[in-house]
Amino acid sequence: MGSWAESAATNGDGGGAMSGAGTPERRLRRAVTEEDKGRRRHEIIEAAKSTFSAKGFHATTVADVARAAHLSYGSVYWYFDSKDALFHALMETEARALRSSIQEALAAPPAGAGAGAPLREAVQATFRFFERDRASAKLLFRDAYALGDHFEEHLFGIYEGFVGDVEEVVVEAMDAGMIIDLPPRMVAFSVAALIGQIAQRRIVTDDGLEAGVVADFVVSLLLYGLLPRSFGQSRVGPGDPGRTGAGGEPGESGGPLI
Amino acid sequence: MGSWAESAATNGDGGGAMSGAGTPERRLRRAVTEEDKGRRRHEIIEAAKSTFSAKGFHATTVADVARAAHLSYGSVYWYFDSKDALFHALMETEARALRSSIQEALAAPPAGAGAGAPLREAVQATFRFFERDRASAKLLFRDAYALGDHFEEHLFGIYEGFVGDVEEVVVEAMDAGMIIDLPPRMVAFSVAALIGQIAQRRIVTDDGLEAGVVADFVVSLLLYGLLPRSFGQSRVGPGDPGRTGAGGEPGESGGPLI
DNA sequence: GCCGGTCAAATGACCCATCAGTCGGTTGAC
DNA sequence: GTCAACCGACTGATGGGTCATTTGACCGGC
Repeated sequence: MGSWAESAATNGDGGGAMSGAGTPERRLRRAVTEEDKGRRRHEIIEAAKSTFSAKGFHATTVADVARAAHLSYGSVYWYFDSKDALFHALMETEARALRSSIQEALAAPPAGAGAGAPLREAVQATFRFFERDRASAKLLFRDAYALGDHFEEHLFGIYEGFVGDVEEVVVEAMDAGMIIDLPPRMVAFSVAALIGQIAQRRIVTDDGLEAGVVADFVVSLLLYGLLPRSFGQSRVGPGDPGRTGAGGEPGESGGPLI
Repeated sequence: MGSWAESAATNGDGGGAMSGAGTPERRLRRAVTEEDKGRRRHEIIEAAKSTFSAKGFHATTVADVARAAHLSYGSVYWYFDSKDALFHALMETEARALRSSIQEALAAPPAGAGAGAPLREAVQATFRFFERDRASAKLLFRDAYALGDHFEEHLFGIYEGFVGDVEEVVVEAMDAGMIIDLPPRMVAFSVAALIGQIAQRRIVTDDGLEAGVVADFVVSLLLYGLLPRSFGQSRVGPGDPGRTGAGGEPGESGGPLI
């Protein structure tokens, strides 16, 4: 999004750069400097993101991407060696964005205290990231698995990095005696799996719940488990302690909450 | 009738029916009865399962399937309207198999007692199902998402059914006061997500752990959570109570356990 | 300020491999 | 002899990747 404005500025023609899809587009200013080229590259990646997200990898043609980027077919190949290479670049970009989004959330002062506070922040950040751009999250963190060994490896690497980040937090918490002593990687993976799946789910079905509420639920489940607890252990988060994280839901009835 | 024997016999080459891929195959006996045709249909689905699993949906051609089924290209279209229809049939078959595999496990007398016993059985059955045929589980319960809206809907339906099954168990347990009172569908989905993701993970990376051990871990995590518990609550399963489910691992070190 | 030369960015018609699906022909079980 | 299972060559469409050509930003000389 931001890049459009940027390129529009560079483009020179003030104002009505936002034209309809089908209209013959004003030709973009030729990229000259390295900075220009980096920006153009980024524009193509953004175009790829929206078209791939909308139609899926296989159903999207390079021509589609070119059109969305307001470039000719051949120009895409000037910046990327192949359709695959373009997709790899897109994966890289998005993975970096997700990671930094989470780390940002972790760095910020946690709202609340206790074992769950940083975890809650990270979980919430993940949900937010996914819901900010549902289509591309879906494409990149789920569909990409099915695109063949090449992409699968890449995605697996990204996922491993994510699990590794979680593992660090887990080990720290274990050393501090804040959580039980279990194989950390297994714990980390389980945490990542749960978060990831729920984030995915929220992409597809609108549960109508705030990211924070769901984050509370997840953190509570992870920390306390499902067994009833007789000693009034308080739940995570600032909400009322006695009840679930599902924000004053009537409860009981088995309606689709997520 | 003994038509199995018949078809095997007509098939000719006694015993070594498992021939290499490329060898010119003896022509199959023509399917005549409805039963024959059902069997032939099933053969094609099996062939589809192995080829799709090996190469992925898009990379597999109908010719590949035909070859694997020892049929001609055109014959596949005698039994299925399109490549898509074939894949839908395959999904249907596998989903049914998974479901009945789990229900079978739930029906069997649980080994152990307590809240976790049936859950543990079901989890273990799921893991076993996935590891019995890794490639096709991967294809059908993960990759199929990326194949376009049509397949996604189908897969989503299957998944919903799965979650629904879990939900029944959850509601039952809640009513009995065995687990905490949370929105049941959310709980069910979380359980399904965790199980599903770990099963997926086990497809790709060999953790060297028994399905039972991992099932113990998952159930323990789901029931007790990660917080340390001061009152010697025993863990689920027959293993040693004090320590993790990871079967005598040296522990501590952050090595990849899963 | 103008001009023509240079070279890389940008273009899009074209090439060609791939495959889903068709159809007229063949065959074997009854 | 009949007819439906079976066959496989063919077709038409699609789309990734190439490349000869065009364009335009910049520069140095005047």
